[in-house]
Amino acid sequence: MLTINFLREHPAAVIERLKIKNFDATQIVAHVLDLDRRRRELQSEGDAIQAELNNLSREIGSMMKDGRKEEAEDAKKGIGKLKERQKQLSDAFDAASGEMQNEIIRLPNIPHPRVAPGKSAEDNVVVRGGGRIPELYPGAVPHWDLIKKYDIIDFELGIKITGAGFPVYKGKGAKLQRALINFFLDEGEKGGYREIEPPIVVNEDSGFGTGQLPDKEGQMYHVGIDNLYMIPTAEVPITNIYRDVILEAADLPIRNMGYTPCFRREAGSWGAHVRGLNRLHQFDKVEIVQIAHPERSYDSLEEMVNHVESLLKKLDLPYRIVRLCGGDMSFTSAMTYDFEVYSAAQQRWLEVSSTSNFESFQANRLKCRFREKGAKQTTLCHTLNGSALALPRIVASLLENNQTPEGIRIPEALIPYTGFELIS
RNA sequence: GGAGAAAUGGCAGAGUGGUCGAUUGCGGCGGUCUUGAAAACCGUUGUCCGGGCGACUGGACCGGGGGUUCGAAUCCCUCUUUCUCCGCCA
Repeated sequence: MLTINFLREHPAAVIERLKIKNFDATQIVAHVLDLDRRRRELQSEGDAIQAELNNLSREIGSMMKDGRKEEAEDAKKGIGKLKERQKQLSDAFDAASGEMQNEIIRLPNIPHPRVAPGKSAEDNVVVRGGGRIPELYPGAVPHWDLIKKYDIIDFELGIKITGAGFPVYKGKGAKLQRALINFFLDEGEKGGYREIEPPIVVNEDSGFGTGQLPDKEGQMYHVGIDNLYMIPTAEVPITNIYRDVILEAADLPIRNMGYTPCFRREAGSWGAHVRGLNRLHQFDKVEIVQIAHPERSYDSLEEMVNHVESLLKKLDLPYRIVRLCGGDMSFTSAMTYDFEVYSAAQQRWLEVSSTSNFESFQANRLKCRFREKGAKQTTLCHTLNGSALALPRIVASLLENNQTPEGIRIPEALIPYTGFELIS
């Protein structure tokens, strides 16, 4: 959520820069500024009346104390009218601020100046890449065949127990999950991240804080009886640790990470593209989150990008890093890098991480602020997060790229975690 | 799940209808003293929204929401959370 102060001070710039996201903000901004003006007028008038009422009450108080009963009764006479007017004003104020809030919430985050314009993924900028795309042997097959062949992931069983998109990992398949999770967490710890094990259902306030609510409730599983949401990513609970918190500048940046299962309804997105592990309702992910000083948040972003890249290097996967263009970026992001690994049998790039700087967009919803040492006023923090990493597509590409006639080779770095070198 | 008690500033903890944004202690910050530090003493110390170039100034906030009243931290309703006891239990 953009701050009203920023909108008030730079309306033209907001409109201009949101064009990069293909968003025409002209009407909303005009409407917001209008409501803001109205809201302030109403508040001034309402405050004046409240001040008058407060004074009257105080006077009546001292009259009663002195036993001047009649005088007090006299003073009460004008109050009804004032209160009536006050009620009108406060209703109008509530309406104006509520509407203003609803309008502001519709504005996406402003992209960083370095974000390229563009309509879709085609316009994303490949920043760099690494690894080697393997030559597969003639009998090579996609991962959905491999998992059956070696009986390591079972979709049918998942359908029986739960439904489509809830795979059951078995034997070495299950152990591979655990190995990857531990590997990612250990690497994160080396990178300075504190491990968090958060709840995997959250309340409405948390959903609002990170921007899932009110817009994207269709994406989340909702536990109706308790009004809780199953998290689509650990970003939600881990970032919400800092909701309504005022930090010291010296504490920044704060680095946290957590492994959680993630739940996504993915309504209406099933089809040929999303076969096998490419898209699931439940999957495992290690997420890294930073709370940063606004002047240094892009250093944090770079640090996070380098961290994610190091994971892909260690897993020996062919990857590329793309900076998303305006049209492909999420509503809440100011700058996003996607990481893709090449899945050799499917012959496509699969997104395995999205690492973003949200600047103050989430922090404003969260009311996550910091104070410079000795300063009186608070400033919004910047929040960032990134997958490090999401498992299913890593597994898909790992299985496909490393298949041999003898079985699937486990990357060197992972062997200490799996305890086996080959899935056969 | 049942019964009872409670929720106040960073923390502890007063305050049961009238000048209370709130006594006090601790902590924090600044100062005096000291070569320096500690102790002692003095001062200061919340968040948010308005108005003003500014000095400054109006308003809101005592778990959330609603109500009674000229006036609510204080009374009433409701929700949430915590604690104690009972029940159940990884």
